[in-house]
Amino acid sequence: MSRLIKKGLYGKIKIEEWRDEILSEKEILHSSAPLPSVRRLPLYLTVLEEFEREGREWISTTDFSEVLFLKPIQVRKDLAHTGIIGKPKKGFKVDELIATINNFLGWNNLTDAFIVGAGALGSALLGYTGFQHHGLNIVAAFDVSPLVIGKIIHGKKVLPLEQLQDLGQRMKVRLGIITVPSEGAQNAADKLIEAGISGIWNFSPVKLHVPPNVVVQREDLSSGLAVLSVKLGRFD
Amino acid sequence: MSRLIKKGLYGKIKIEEWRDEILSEKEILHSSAPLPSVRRLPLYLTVLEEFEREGREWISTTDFSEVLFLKPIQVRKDLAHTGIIGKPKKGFKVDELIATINNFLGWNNLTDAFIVGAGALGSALLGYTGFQHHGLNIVAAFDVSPLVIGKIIHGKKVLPLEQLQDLGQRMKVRLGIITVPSEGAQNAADKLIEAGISGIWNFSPVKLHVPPNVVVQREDLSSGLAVLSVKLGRFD
DNA sequence: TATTTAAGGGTAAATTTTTATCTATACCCA
DNA sequence: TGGGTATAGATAAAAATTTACCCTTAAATA
Repeated sequence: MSRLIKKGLYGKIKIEEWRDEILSEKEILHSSAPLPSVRRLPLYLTVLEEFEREGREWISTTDFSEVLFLKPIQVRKDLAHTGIIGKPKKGFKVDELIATINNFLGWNNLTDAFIVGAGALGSALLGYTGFQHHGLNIVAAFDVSPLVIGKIIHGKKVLPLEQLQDLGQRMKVRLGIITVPSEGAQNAADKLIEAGISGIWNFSPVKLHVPPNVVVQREDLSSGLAVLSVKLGRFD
Repeated sequence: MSRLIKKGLYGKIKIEEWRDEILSEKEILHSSAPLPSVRRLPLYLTVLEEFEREGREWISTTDFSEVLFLKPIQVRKDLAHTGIIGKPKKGFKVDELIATINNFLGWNNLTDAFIVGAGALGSALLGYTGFQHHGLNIVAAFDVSPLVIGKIIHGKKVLPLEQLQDLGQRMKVRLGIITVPSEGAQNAADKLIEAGISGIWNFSPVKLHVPPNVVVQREDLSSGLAVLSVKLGRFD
C-alpha cells in the first residue's frame, strides 16, 4: 500500500523529494522485538550489572520484577526477544544475559560518533564516560561558533563544522549526535549526511528530513516533560 | 485484581513497604490520551510555533503530516485528545491550538523545580532557557560536592544538599530533577520527597523507589540509544 | 527417590494503539 | 447559488503490545 507524501515547505526548508511511504518506527526497526521492549532492555542491564557487582550468578524474572516494578510476564517476554533461554527454578545466568542483551543491542563493539554542537548539552555528552559502555565512542566535536572552536572539552578538541565532511568520510564515522539549537539542526544533519553518516541521534526538538537510508532517533526532552506534566496534572 | 509485590533488596536499598499493585504508566497517567500521543504533542507545538512566526492563521492535519512525516489520521487522533475541535476545509486555528495543547499539558503556568546534581548534565539543564516555555521554572541547584557548592551556574547558585528539605518546604517546590550519578540517585530522590516534592524527572539510569503519591518520569538516554542501535544494526 | 515448588516457555486472550472507512461540513470557485 | 473538494469527526477494523493461562522442567526437600 503506497501512502504518498506531497512535497512541502517547512520554514525555510523545502522538501524536494517525494517519499513513497511514511514508515512507522517499527518498520524502520526491522527487528522482531517491539520498540517498547527495546527501550526497556537497558533497564535490565543496570540491574544485571548491580547483580554482577554483588557476585550473584543467577537472576530470575521475579528478581527483575521486584526491583523494577514491572510485571514478571513482561520481563520474560522482553528477555525472550533477545533469544536468551533460561532455566526453570533458577532464571538466567547473569553474565550470559548481560552478554546476550549487549549483543542484541550491538553494544559489545564500539561505534564511532561525532557530536555537532559543543554548547552546554554537547559538552555534557562529551563528558559522559558511560557511553563507552553502550557501544558509543565519541571521537570529535564540531561547532560553528568561533567562541568554542579550538577549545578542548573533556579532552576532545572542538573543530569547525567545515571539517566535518572530510573527517567523517576519512574516519568512516557512522553516527552523528546533534546538540545544536533548533535553527541549526537541519543544517547539522545535512552536513552529517554528506559525511556519510548512517545514524543520527537528534537532541533538538526538530523533525529532521533525511534520506531513507539514514536512521534518526529523536531524544526529546520535551516529550518526557510532557508525560511528566500530564502525570502531575492529576494531583492538582 | 491485586498483584502483590514482595519486599525486596536492591543493592543497598531495602524496599520497606509493600505495594499493592504494579501500576502501568497508563494507569498513573489517568488521562484518556494514550502515552505515545502525549509524547507527540510537543512535536506539534514546535510546528505550530513555526506557523505562528510566519503569521499563518490556520493549520490542518495534512500540514502537520507533511512536515512531521506522520499519518494525517494519527495527527487528528492525537489532537482530538486535547479537546480541540477543528473546521472542515480549514483545519485548526493556530493560536487556539497552541493554547489548547499548552493547557492540556499544563504548560501555561510555571511549576518551580529543583535540580539535584550540578555536574555536566545538571549545568546543561540549568542553562537551557527553553524550559520556561514548557512550564518549568528551575529555581535552585543542589549538590554534595564542595567543589561545586557555592558556584554560580547560569545565574543560579549551587547550594549544599542539606538545605534542600528546608528550602523545598518553604518554597513549596513541586518538581525535582535528578542529574546525579546512579549511586546518588535514590538518596537525591529521598531528599526531594522529604522536601514535599510531588514529581521527579529522573535522568539517572536507576529505577527510583518512591511513595505512590510521587510520580517519576525517567528520562533515559540509554533507552534512546538502544533504539538507535537496533535500528542501525539493520544496516550492518 | 518421590514430591513439592519455583521458575521458564508457548499459546491464547485482552487491551491498547494505530490505521482505515465512511459521513458530514464548510469553503472555494464557476 | 450550486457543485466539487478538502478536511474534520465518528465509527470500525487492524495491528501491536501486554497480560493471562497452562504446561513443562529442574531444583530443593523430605
